[in-house]
Amino acid sequence: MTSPAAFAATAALLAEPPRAAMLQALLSGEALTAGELARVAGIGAPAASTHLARLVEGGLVAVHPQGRHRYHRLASEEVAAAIETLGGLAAAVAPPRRWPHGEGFRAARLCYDHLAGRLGVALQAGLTARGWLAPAPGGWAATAAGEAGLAALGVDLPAARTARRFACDCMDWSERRPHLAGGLGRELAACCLRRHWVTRLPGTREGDPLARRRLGVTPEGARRLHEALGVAA
Amino acid sequence: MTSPAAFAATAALLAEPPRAAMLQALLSGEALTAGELARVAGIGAPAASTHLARLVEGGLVAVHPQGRHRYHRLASEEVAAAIETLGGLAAAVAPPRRWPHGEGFRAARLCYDHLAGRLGVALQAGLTARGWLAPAPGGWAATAAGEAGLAALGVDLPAARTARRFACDCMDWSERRPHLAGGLGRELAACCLRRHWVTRLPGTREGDPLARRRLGVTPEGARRLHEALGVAA
DNA sequence: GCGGCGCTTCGGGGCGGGGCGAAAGGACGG
DNA sequence: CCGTCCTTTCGCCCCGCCCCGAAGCGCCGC
Repeated sequence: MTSPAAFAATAALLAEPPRAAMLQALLSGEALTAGELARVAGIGAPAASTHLARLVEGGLVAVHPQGRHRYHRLASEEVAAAIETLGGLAAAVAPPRRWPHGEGFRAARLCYDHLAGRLGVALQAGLTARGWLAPAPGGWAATAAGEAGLAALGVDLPAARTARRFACDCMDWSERRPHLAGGLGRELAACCLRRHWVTRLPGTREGDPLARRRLGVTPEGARRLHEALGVAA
Repeated sequence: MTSPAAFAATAALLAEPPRAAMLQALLSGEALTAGELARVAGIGAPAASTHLARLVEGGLVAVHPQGRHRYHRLASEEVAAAIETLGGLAAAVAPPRRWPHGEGFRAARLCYDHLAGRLGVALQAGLTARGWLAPAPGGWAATAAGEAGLAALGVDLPAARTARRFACDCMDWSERRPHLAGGLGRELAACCLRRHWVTRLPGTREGDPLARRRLGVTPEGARRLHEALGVAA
């Protein structure tokens, strides 16, 4: 926790509709250009540039220049967790008539770079129930059985270890239970996408910053995840 | 998750230093009067009144008039969770030189109405490791062993059941692991305070909104919690 | 019932910040 | 090497809101 001034400064970065729209769009884990984010936010390019500069300055967004494009990503999973939690609070305070994109948004979605929704919570529960993860300072460590099992699934464990945190919890606002984040969360999601166990669902509207996050579980994925981790459909 | 406009409106309520100071003070779980909150925020009574009206209007704070005083509390544990998470992000983005109030703040503190810090995380881990809690939709349920064990500790289970959620996780930003919230979290904290297993530590400065949240574990408390739940000192 | 206290409402000043249009960097492609 | 495209910087206007001082309202205690 920090001083009220630092707290308020960080909150202020989230407190403008255009910035909120940009951050919600970046919660899909994709790296988007300034122009795409301007369209998502519904503002002109100059205003978007100013907002993005502020988000980068504040440490919420990282930028990767590539040619004449500048790709923007969320700076860390802490940022994603804060956006998710605050989104849950906003939904509790001012409930939308229907969940955006229907029930699917709660079933399976991306939270920055890892899996969330009922799928993400079930994965986390399955991993711990099978004894593949053990509590460790600052998060979770993989047991011997976990290393073997995850490798058999096709998860890139060396890549997962390169992350700042190997595995930690991230609160799922729709399920109110933790799901798995950290390097292992990222590689697990990458593995599921690579093997087409889960797929990105097409966005409905261009202007909707949440559209890019929806996921669907394929029949193959449902079967494999049930076999390996007891994840129910 | 909600529209960017609703998200930003909620974030804006947190985005002013006076309101942030008030909310951080209310995170102690105490109900404070408008005048006390004005002093905490370092502003005059008129400005404080305006801010509080806005927080109440936004659903973040609840007010209980009593005579000529108006006591304010956080409206729900969702609000507390969002403030905690956002505080963790602010700390990650702009790290304070030292943790406020030293190491004690991470060891044990109140998060609205339940226990947080290493103590809170250890309690949650102990409860699940002993099989006293089982996953349930929207949080946790108590097993038969859990009901017996908690009652033996002196936890008021009927009171815990009156809450909207019996037991659910709340992310601990300093430990990056979940601790127990919901009605059971509240009654567990109340039990520990009532039996003097943990005590409120005196605040250092009047103006510091975080001072009221620090807790200390008594020798008696350390012994009982270690016996019952394996909580290490 | 009357003064005192806590809190809120009202009016006015000031500042920060968002938005756009126009113009200026860079980078790619022909 | 020059047009085109993406992005940023600059200048300007304006809206919103934060703050304080003064005044109004309600509750308590004498």
